[in-house]
Amino acid sequence: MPTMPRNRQDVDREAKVAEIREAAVRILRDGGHPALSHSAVAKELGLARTAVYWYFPAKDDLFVAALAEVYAADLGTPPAGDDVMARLRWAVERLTALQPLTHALHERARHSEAAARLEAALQESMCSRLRALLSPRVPAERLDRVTTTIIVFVEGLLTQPRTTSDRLDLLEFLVTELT
Amino acid sequence: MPTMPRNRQDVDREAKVAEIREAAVRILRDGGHPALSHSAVAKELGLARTAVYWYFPAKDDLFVAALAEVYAADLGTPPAGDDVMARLRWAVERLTALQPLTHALHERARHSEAAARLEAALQESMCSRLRALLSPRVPAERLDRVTTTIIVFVEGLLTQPRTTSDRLDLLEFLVTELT
DNA sequence: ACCTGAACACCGTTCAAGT
DNA sequence: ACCTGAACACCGTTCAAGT
Repeated sequence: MPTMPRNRQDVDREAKVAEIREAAVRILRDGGHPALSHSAVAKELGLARTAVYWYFPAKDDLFVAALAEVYAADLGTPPAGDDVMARLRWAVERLTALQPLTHALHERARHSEAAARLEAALQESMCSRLRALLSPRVPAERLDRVTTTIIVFVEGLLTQPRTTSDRLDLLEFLVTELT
Repeated sequence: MPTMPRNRQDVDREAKVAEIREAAVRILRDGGHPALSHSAVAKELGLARTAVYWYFPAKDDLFVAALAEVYAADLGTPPAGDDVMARLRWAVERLTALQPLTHALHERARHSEAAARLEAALQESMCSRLRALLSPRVPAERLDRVTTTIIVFVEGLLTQPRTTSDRLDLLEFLVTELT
């Protein structure tokens, strides 16, 4: 959770950071990781190319901050209910749209600590949600492995050039086999 | 299969192409996709930065040609025998080492026809090999889905930051469940 | 503390000019 | 046909200088 701003200066800075982050989000949603640059953000905000470095000292910082926003917006509120397949369908659909960005995150995680942290957080969040959903349906001693297997499978599904219905068929097959 | 060179000129050109490709392979193995550039190759061969464009008119062409070589060398000759888990272990091990490159290929496949073709060829080759290996062990009406499920799962395994033994445990669990 | 503009060493690509 | 060198519009990053 973010620390409370102590004074007016912190408020101003937070506002500026947010403004830059939102611009980065727009660029990222539009043109993906290759389109994101300090220059592109600066252009959107009418700043000098190098001004953005004051708030985000490296491209990875910009990227991770923007992508965290995107994840929160697109994956933050899953639909209600405890229908496992419905929830998985929702997740696969959302993650498919975000796949190039998640892909870029994984690539950057090899070089950037911040990227590695965001990737781990996403992973952890998806795992714990799915585990909660599966726990009434899967015996306790199998729960961890079944959960991980499905998550890994979904990860694999996303990297593949398949139609959505193809993806969902395969996913249903796997879930049926495991539960 | 490559067409026969018709004359001395074609032979010379093929030799030069091969020389450039091998330099690209070295650079790729060493520093991955980010390190590969026409400039880097030219430097290795003592050419002008732009000379390489005569043979490989875009970075994607250079990348795909080099990566195809890498795949052929590293995945071309699987170990003999029909032990499914042994073969899967071998494949996972090899693919893990190549994962950043395969990753970059997938990224480029969105923009480059050549990259998309190489990605599809790799996929097809892995699928057909695994299907052949599984066919004596899996009923015919399940063979396609089981094969695809395992391939997709392996794909997912590779994108994850896991230890090799962790990967193999999960893979063994899945294979046992499905066969 | 925040922002600018110049600078550095790259990148991918194009092109006119040479042999 | 093959290669060079100049050029273009970028990139990420650093830094001295201003307010």
